Amino acid sequence: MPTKKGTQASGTRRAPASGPTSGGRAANQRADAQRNRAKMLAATVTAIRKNPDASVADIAAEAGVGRMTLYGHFQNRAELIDAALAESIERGEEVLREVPLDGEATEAFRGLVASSWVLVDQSRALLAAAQKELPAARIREMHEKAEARMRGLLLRGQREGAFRSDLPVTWLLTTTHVVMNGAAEEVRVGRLDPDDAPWFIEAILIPAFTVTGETDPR
Amino acid sequence: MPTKKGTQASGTRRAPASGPTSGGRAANQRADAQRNRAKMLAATVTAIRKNPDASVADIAAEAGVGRMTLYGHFQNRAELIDAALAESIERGEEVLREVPLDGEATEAFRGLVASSWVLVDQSRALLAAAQKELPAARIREMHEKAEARMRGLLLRGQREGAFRSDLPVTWLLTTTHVVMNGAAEEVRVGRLDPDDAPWFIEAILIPAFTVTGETDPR
DNA sequence: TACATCCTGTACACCGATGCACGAGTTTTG
DNA sequence: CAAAACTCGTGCATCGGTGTACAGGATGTA
Repeated sequence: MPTKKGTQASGTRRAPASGPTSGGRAANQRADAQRNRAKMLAATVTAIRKNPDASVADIAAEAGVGRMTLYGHFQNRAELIDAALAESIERGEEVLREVPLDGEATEAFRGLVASSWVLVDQSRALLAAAQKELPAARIREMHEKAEARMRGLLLRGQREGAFRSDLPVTWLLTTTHVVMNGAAEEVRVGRLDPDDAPWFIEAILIPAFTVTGETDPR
Repeated sequence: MPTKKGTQASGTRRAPASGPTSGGRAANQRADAQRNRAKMLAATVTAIRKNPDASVADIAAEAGVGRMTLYGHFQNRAELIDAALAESIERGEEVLREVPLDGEATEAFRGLVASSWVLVDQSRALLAAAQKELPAARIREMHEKAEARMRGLLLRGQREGAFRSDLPVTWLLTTTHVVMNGAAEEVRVGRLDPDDAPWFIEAILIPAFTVTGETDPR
């Protein structure tokens, strides 16, 4: 007769973080379990950074943990990605929350971009992976807050005349995104120094968003 | 006794387009075979546009052709992608070649971007697929001409004072790329009208590349 | 017409990734 | 200390994609 049976069976459903969003913390969770969970989340980011389509095995290895241990915390690959991205974004929010948004719009924008770019650089690979694993809605949901903040700032800038109004905010927003991502990519391939990146980004965006002459309305 | 044997075996190495770049045209190639080859190449583009990681079976289906027929023309998935991308780029070159590059740099840039953007929009999905299937060197090789053209124009613009010189050409170049790609993506998700795209792109790039005041040299 | 060329499907071997089952060991926690 | 919680590995079933083998039917070309 086996000493214990189904330990894993019941344990598998550990981390009953019901909705994948926030954790409902399993009342009794051992300390090292939490550590491991954190390790895996971190490993997910770094592993995917190295290899955009890393397998679950790769990630587990990166975390220095057995593959099955990982499955003890997350039911499937998708749930793992989801959790990793959620945590990554949450961590980003903590930073972004501190950025002062009042005062001169251009200046605030500069600050927000500087802070955002680092975060983008860190988790853009993960984001890409998530896009082919999670429903688009879920991803948008997670970015909601960050996106709203940027959009709000852009909008205010337009109203105050700091930013041009002949283009929709949407376009300013995606432009900001793509330029930051482009910089991240350039850093990755070694064509750009990470420290210079924020400056390069501003050097493009500020002039682009700040009208001087009239811009040929077709 | 089989009537014919190894028909395919010898036929498999058909399309001996030695170097995958240009075709050395197998002396005797039946007309419908060429048509089919073209169909498959076209199907590769459209299939991958729909689903970034379409299988060989998917592509064959899209081309209205048996999977094995496809393997009769291309040994690997990689070779298929390579051929499709090469053809796509070659077709693009034919267009780009016609764009006048002399005269006012800003104006030439405007024209080049307008022509390029359409091409980017058409084959960016394929490009993405190629990036995880082909060696990076091969891809750069294929883009060589197009990239050189754009870089040359940018450089001339800088020398003539039309474009700002406080940023490396490299950065201007990647900025151009990412903004075009961003526009393509926006079109894809329906947030941007394809006809407006070129204008939106210029609206960002021209002011960004054309210095008016001094740009705070750090 | 006659033959080389091409298309077709089916069937199969192979590979890598996912996820489950089991049966231990090992560490925390009370 | 002892039970509960957790880790770990091996093995296995499954699935989807790739590429090969074979064998006959269809079609273009000379």
